Amino acid sequence: MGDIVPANRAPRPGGIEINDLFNWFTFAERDLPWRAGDVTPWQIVVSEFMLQQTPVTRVLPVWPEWIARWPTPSATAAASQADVLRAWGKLGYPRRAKRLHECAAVIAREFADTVPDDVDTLEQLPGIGSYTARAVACFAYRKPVPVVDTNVRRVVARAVHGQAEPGNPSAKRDHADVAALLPGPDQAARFSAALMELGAIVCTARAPRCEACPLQHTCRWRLDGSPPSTAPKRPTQRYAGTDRQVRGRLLDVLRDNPVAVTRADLDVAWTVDVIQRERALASLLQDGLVEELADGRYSLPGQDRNDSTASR
DNA sequence: AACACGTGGAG
DNA sequence: TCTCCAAGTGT
Repeated sequence: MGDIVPANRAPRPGGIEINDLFNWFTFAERDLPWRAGDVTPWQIVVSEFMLQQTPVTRVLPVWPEWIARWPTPSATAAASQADVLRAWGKLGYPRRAKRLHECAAVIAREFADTVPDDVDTLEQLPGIGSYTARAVACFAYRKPVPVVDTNVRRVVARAVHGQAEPGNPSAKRDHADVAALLPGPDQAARFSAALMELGAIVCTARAPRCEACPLQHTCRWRLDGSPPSTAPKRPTQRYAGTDRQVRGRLLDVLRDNPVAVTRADLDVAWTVDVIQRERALASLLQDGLVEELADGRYSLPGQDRNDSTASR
């Protein structure tokens, strides 16, 4: 309810005033579909998979269609890998789609189609790591656990520690940092959602909008004059020409073709470096994202095979 | 611990 | 154009 902090008390540097944060969140919160009241824990799991390393704007059009098509773990598990990979589309990191599919199968088979609610069990599931396990426990089941993603790490680094950027991820330290800030159990989920939201739309990595920040009067970094990062910037690897790009091109061909394709069809997708193309294809086969048929053609795993042979 | 793993929008 | 980076996970 009311602010219990005396009005004449000076703001405490390095603190996060929960009233300031909540007041801001009340009007600033984005109306994201996976935050609606009738969204199930599984559907929240799907959103978390899609949001791993992927901007909200790219997930926005995909999630609703996915949920409408496969609303439960068992429905998802019943789909073919090919259908799942196609529905994933260009979200990136297709291994996530495969793991989501596997995760659905485990939950359907071993957990009676019900998403587990505790962090330790969640972390054992395919594709669910430290962040996603806590996000699901918190946002789907309202468990008061620290939820630490890149946004939270950045907000804490600045507001609490006065650092422009978070240091290297350390699960132990990161969780302790946030656990120390967590309000009572009934407010923990809202607190984490607000902290993530703040990092996503105000306390951004590139150009933070400190004038619009509800924490500007207590943010230690801001109070210290927003000192630049002292961390040495490691050389960034270019994407163009990497195996990742080649894998993406090969998968593009397979996604776009409703029937299995020939080796020649794949070969034209990347001609600049044959060795690299071979390596990329081998890794896709290894990852189970591509399947080689008995006749030497290739397709997404589990794809319907009665195609070109039937037309002969 | 460091690195691989997609994609595309923003500045 | 080119760099940065977006709700991480697995090895």
